[in-house]
Amino acid sequence: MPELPEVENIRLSLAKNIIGQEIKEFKLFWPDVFVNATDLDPNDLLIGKKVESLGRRGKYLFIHLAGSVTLILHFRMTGKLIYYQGEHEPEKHTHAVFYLENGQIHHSDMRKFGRIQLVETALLGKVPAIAKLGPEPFDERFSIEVFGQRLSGKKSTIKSALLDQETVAGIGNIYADEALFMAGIRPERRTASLKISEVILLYDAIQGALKAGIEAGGTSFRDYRDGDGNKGLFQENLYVYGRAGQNCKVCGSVLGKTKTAGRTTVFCPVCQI
DNA sequence: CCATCATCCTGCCGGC
DNA sequence: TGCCGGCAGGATGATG
Repeated sequence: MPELPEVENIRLSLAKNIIGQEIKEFKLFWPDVFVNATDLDPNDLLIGKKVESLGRRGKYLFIHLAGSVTLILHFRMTGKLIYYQGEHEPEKHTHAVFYLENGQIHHSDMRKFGRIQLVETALLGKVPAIAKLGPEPFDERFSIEVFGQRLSGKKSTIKSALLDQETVAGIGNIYADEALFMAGIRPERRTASLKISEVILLYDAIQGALKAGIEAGGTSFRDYRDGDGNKGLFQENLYVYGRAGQNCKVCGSVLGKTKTAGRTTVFCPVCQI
């Protein structure tokens, strides 16, 4: 499921192929995927527009078009956005295709949870889901102090706090479990119970896990592909996610599994306190 | 404020 | 072999 590292890899892999190209045609195969806030025909706003740049905020991908219009994409679980040089036939779960000068961008999503939205670029920050997002994990303004401040007063479990996009943007179930393992903290711990030393460990673990994920090309546990259709490699480096019942890579203990914050959660009963 | 649950959706897997 | 129930989960909104 695309979390920050995966969306960042989609952004980077697409950018090198589509920036500067003009949208010639747009086809929608499953209309529900498109959330049109303006009530205008997407075609009127997309055709003839050039791709200017690609951005990202948390797990949201932005495709900025000339003419001050931006496409917002969220991939949820199984969403994909792949660029094909030249022609490419739509596949079973292809919901939208952007036809460019030299190729096509195919949006597909087996589970149909992902959405595409079109907004005026100037209003991007006003979109509720975007406006609510917490700081970017690698923004210099996201300091250890800021992190501690955002955690303070929370009565939820620390896993729930990490999954909450208002705490920090971009963490999902995979990187939440990985960061908590790296920090040696049990997912079901109450946020308020964390010592300052643990908050610092967790801060470093969040950045460490996300950075490692980005550099490995993301986690292709099952469905994830980047904008070139390639898999990532981080699934080979996971400490806990998807490894319940297997041995901890650090201490050899059998990894435990719980349901925390409504999500499957894997942890090491020895390494995490 | 927080937790839990239903909703959306389809492929996969284990059990029988 | 084939059917079926359960599971996977990000964001949102309802409910307790």
